[in-house]
Amino acid sequence: MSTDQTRLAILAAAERLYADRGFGEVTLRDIVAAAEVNLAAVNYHFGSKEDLIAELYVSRSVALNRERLTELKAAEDAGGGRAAVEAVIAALVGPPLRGCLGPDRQRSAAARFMVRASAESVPVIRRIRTREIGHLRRFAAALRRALPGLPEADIYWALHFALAMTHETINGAERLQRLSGGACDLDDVAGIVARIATTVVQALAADTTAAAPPRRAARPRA
Amino acid sequence: MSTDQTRLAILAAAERLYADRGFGEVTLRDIVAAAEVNLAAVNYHFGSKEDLIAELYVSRSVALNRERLTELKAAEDAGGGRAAVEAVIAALVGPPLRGCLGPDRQRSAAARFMVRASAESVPVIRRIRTREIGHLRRFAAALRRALPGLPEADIYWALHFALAMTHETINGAERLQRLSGGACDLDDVAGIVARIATTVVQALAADTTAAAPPRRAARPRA
DNA sequence: GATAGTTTCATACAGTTGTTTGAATTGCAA
DNA sequence: TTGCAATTCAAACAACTGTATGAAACTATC
Repeated sequence: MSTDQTRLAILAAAERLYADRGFGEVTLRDIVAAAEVNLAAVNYHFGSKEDLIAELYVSRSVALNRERLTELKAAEDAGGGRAAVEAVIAALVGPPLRGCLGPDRQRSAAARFMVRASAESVPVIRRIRTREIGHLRRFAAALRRALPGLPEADIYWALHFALAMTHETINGAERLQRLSGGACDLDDVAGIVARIATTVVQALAADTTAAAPPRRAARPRA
Repeated sequence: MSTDQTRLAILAAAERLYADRGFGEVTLRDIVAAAEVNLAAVNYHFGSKEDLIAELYVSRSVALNRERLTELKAAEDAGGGRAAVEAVIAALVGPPLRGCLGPDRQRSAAARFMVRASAESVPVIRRIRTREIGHLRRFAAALRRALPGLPEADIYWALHFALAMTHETINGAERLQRLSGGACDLDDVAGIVARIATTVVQALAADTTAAAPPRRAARPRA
């Protein structure tokens, strides 16, 4: 078996297991069993368990950020360099939501892995996670262009809340479904993205109503 | 040392350590060291590590829910049996936020423990957590009274988002502070509660006004 | 102050964890 | 083929995990 095959098999198995069970409930032996490779392969190819997690997180983080920025760029280009607030938020929350939810159950392990990494406290990941800040500043700038004059704090609260709703929706999807007795449709991903975007827009609009009248956006519903 | 003293010392130490480091990074030996009791005391008094966590979670969960319901009841009584949406949300998110944030750094370990328990995937807690649903139904009913005619799904999405913003604000307080360069004041707890409540209210308001003109909001696509 | 019932303690236990080792196997260039 | 490096493998390693044991220390009752 070629080197890359083993490496990729380990990465894929680790990603899936961590996404499914969480970091605390997965051992190296679980991973190598799922990847069908020898136990020593992990240390041979990655050095240590921590290094494996780090490489996994970095690579998936890069991919997610690229996806988000591509969508943001498209929205800005379509709007002549300035994207609407809804579009900025949708670019931020769309990729993870589409990757984790949806009816076709083709839910990507990568997206679920990233959300787990956001929620659980793993020292290695916590150490790396600082980079995310730089990435979010790009979205802060987009919001600043969309709503000139908005206080800086409101911009960051908006991004923060958007991510909050996204993560909790993914992690707590089952609870929400049970709580609502099925009234909340977790398969309508586009609707969820729109709902989160609208919520953020409304909050920001309410903030600026000090001078201007509130603008109301319709929310698409099934 | 009396029995209760040892029990309470263990519970307090476990709560603080789990709140500080997360469930995956704390061993029984860490706990008994912090509590200054013998290793065997945990199994003697609680039966097992799982039982300790379960008892800890249940007791703190009961206390948190009581605090929330007291606040909700007070708001309903003040409003003649019907509380405003802001008050309902404030009763839901106020207790954990006040317990976890604030300038006096008198942040309670109990509140942080509960938020950790919400975020991380611990089998024991996951098993118990079903009760929370019954508790949330009480708040759903309060929202229903506050906004008659609101679709059921919207009620549950509102509660879900309120909890989402609360948890992420507590868990990601440090990141938000760094991201915003200090622009977001994490010490102004009352302001945060109000911000979350306002966000939910605005989102719900947008929903009812949009009921008349059913148009689709623009969804950004590449 | 002897007795019986709790509670503490040092210690050991069996199982699991991540990691290492050195020999076997493979892949590939000369 | 031969030779050599890269990779795989079974096995063992030390460290750590939660748990159990039995003797010691304590507490309260008679």
